[in-house]
Amino acid sequence: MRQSKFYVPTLKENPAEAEVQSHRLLIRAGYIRKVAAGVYTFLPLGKRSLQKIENIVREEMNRFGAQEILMPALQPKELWEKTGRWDAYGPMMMKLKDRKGRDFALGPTHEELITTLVSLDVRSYKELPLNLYQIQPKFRDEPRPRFGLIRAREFIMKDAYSFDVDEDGLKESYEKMRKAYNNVFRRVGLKFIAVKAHTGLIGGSDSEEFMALAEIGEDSIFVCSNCGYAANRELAKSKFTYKWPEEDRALTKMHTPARMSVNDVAQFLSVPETMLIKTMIYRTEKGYVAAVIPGDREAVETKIQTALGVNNVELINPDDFEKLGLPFGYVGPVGLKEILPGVVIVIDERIVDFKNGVTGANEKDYHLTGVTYGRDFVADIVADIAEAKDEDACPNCGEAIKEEKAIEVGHIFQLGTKYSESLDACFLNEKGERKPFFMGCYGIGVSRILSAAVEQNNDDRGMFLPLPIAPFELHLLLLNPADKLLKNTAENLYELLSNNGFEVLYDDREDVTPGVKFSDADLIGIPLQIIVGKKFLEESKVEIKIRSTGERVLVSTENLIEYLNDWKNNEYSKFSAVYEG
RNA sequence: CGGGGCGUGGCGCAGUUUGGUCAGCGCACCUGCCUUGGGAGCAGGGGGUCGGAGGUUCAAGUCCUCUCGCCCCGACCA
Repeated sequence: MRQSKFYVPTLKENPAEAEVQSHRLLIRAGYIRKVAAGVYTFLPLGKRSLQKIENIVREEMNRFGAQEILMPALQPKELWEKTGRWDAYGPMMMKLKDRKGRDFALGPTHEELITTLVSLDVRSYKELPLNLYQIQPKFRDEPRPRFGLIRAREFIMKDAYSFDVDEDGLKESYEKMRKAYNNVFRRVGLKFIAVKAHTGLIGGSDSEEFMALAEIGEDSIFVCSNCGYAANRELAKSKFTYKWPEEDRALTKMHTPARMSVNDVAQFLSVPETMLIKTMIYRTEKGYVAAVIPGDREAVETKIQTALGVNNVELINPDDFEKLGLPFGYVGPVGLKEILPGVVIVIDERIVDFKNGVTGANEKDYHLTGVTYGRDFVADIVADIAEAKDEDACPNCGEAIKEEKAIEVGHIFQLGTKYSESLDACFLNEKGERKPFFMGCYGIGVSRILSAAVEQNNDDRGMFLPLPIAPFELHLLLLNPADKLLKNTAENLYELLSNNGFEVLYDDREDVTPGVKFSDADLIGIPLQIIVGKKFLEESKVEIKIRSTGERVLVSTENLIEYLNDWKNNEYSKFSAVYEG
């Protein structure tokens, strides 16, 4: 492709609207343009990268037996009402009406559609297992679109759905997708890690997320480098122990005026924060919950959801405290049920041995000391509800776990019969009995991969995508088109490289200085630059610059193709699949 | 949805506090000359009515009201 005719509007300055590197660079380098918050156009460079990512995804899905289809973005309300998700998804769905006033949504996901589809066409166990996927835009009216492509309201997603006769079949399908996903993320060149995950709105039992490591990641994951344990903060288990005073102390009410925070109380009473027990009050669809956790840790709402089997968990606000007759900042589990009848008390499993702790006294300006679990109060539920922290002990092997920030680029779920039952999607088994499909669903944020890759591969001059997803393989720079020899050389090289199967962007622009070409090239970040300029005149060799490392070598034109083939093979071998289909 | 910030040529910004030659700067763009290994130089030129609506005033980019959009921090997710 001749750059003089190629639409690559690069920007010299950072766009004011973009804060994170990947967002800035994708705009500056002419990969994307914003249309509205969380809505983007892909320019030729961006589209080419996207296409490469899609093809890798496609190849791996096909390799593991999935078949590509295409479903509409536009979906009628009725389907969503059957599963109850028209309301559950709520404002996250982009809703609209047709001219007759019929309600539609732009699909945020496709479980309803695919399940209905398959239930109509698949009648027998003989046709199972089946795995169907598509690559297509999804619409989610995110409360807060962010970071360009990373949290967009319209984005490209690969979603796959598997249908099996039973649990074992589902596990097998799931396992295949796990392999496919590992291949995909290796092949697109991301530094990633697979973690245990919370299922959220999609539902189902088991799920794993594929996380691209990045500072700006919105997720926290905990990873054990010793045994390989890895989990999202939303459900990461960890071991930690706090020391409690041995002797039996009496429950004592202490005057702690205007000391509401853990920190204040600990200082005031001259005890470590770990002696304090926090009580957080949440509202759920089944009533109030008091989460009793260590003073120096946060409660994790998704863990509370799991422990109680509820969907909504919301911290109550200070106004609510007053209405409920609770003293804000002084709530504790002892005697709580008398003030708030019906409250479910949940205690974190790692502190059930606590003795002589400090809690709120449920009275303004007072705390209790000497609080001992089992003696002074008992919880209704003992569960893992407190957050894990960096350097906690691994739940499996006991080594220290590390916290990492990451971007979720893929998520696989074992749904079971959640959707097939609510949509009455059944098949006949060998005995002629009607059975609901066992389903799995599997998502990849295709456009998000692009952002994540840029986030992992950039410097102060621009980005450098891994070869498998870079828009071109080579960037041929003709520095001085006015020089006949140089121009001829570059033109010939362009033809030679193209004829040898390389994807080349050829900067043949005549009205642009070398400095601009260098800057644009580094910004756009095509993996390898071939520079035809002064050095060629001096040494009769072209200069090759590896964008990511800045490394430069001189290669004669005769040896160029061989050199490039070696480089290319070597580069691709770094990003090869690990699982066979 | 709560908190904070911002909307002025294509992009990045100044001007708003203290209404009145304030519509300006840099980049980009167009023409010409010149230059060609790290976003060149000189000369000339085109382009905005200040997010939108309403109001106050002799006078509004500047003050008031409403409204729309965008970004950042928190609760949600590929």
